Amino acid sequence: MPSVAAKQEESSNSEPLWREAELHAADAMGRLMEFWGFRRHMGRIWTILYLSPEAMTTAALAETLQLSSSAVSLSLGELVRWGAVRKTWRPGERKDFYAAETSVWKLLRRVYERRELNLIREAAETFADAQRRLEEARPRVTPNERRRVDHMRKRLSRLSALTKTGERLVGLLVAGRMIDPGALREIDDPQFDEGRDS
Amino acid sequence: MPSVAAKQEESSNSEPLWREAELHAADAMGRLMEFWGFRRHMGRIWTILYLSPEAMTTAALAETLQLSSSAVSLSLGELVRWGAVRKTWRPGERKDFYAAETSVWKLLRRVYERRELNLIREAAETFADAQRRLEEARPRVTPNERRRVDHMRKRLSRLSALTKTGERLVGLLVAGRMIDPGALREIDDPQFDEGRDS
DNA sequence: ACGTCTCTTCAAGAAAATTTGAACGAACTG
DNA sequence: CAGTTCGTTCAAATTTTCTTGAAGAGACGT
Repeated sequence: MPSVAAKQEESSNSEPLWREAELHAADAMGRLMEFWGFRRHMGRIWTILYLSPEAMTTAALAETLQLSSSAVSLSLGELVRWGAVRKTWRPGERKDFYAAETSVWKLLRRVYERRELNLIREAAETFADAQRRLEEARPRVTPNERRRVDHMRKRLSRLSALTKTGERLVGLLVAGRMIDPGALREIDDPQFDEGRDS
Repeated sequence: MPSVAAKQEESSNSEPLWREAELHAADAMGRLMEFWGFRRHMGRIWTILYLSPEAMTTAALAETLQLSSSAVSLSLGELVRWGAVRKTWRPGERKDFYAAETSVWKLLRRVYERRELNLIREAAETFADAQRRLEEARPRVTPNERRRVDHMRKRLSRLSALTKTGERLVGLLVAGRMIDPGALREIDDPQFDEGRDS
């Protein structure tokens, strides 16, 4: 990945002095975004736009980051869908111009709302569903296995409680309200303390 | 991925009734973990252990989840490194037995501490470094470009502030203290208020 | 000390994802 | 209404990641 490395070639040596700093910052955000489950180029492109005083064209972005126009189009499209970048236009110009949404908080919130919250919700539903299946199976099982099923029930209800609490906490985050992680800690293992071996 | 689907074959039809529920729950956790940047099997294996009343062998895990022993070994090793699973042994037996760490809060905390915190820290350092490079370049740039550099400086310092605040908030989370997301919101765009759409 | 049983490591193969160039289509210009 | 200029989409190609079977290392019992 010649992202930062390939900066002093191409268009002669007319690279501005600050380009290096810009690319380093973009790469840092790219790593962050990639880690967070987005395309790495989304972070890089957003950062270039965020640092730029004016909106930029796809061509300028492709040139700056040494990407193909299709790569730019793809990531840019996704950024627009997430509301992280906006299209704008200029009187004379035919090209599309893109500008970064500058409120990082707004972006964070949107992602937690649209993505993380759904994810947790789905997990919570699945756990609840597994609990239901277990209840249903319980009477049809040998007394010997009933012990086992009962253990699973307790554990599953713990997982349910955890995910539901997680859901609530992320909800609070999205709402910008205070979050108390203690709520999660309290669910943990108040009674069964079987694991004290090692 | 025949994870849940492939449950009623293999070892005759002796699958217990609750196996289905167990596998569903394991898959839910697998999705969560995969989304969170871990191997998907880590979540699945951990869940099987978490739901099990006794510690299990690698063979039992491989059988339950229909995985090769090497896949189990790999994910299990990583789970042990993260402290999510502990090895235990039994008097007569030669095999290793594995038991889940049951405190989810403890696990969450450890991951945020070891992984997310470092990630943010590195990003923060890179932003700070980019700022430094910019300061250094500033005097060597045409007055025309100085405007540009100054804009970048403002934006970069915003990114720095955001990551540093993020670092602080994650630190609070790890410490189990209250978190105020408002700290992030306040950094956003106090002056330029160009984006007040949705 | 040898053979056996386990777990781990490794390299080859498979699967999944990213990337790219080209084709398509829309929108403007002359 | 042609001729351009852009932007997007698509499928092939590449890279990366995951999976697996086999070989290797360690430990135990005889």
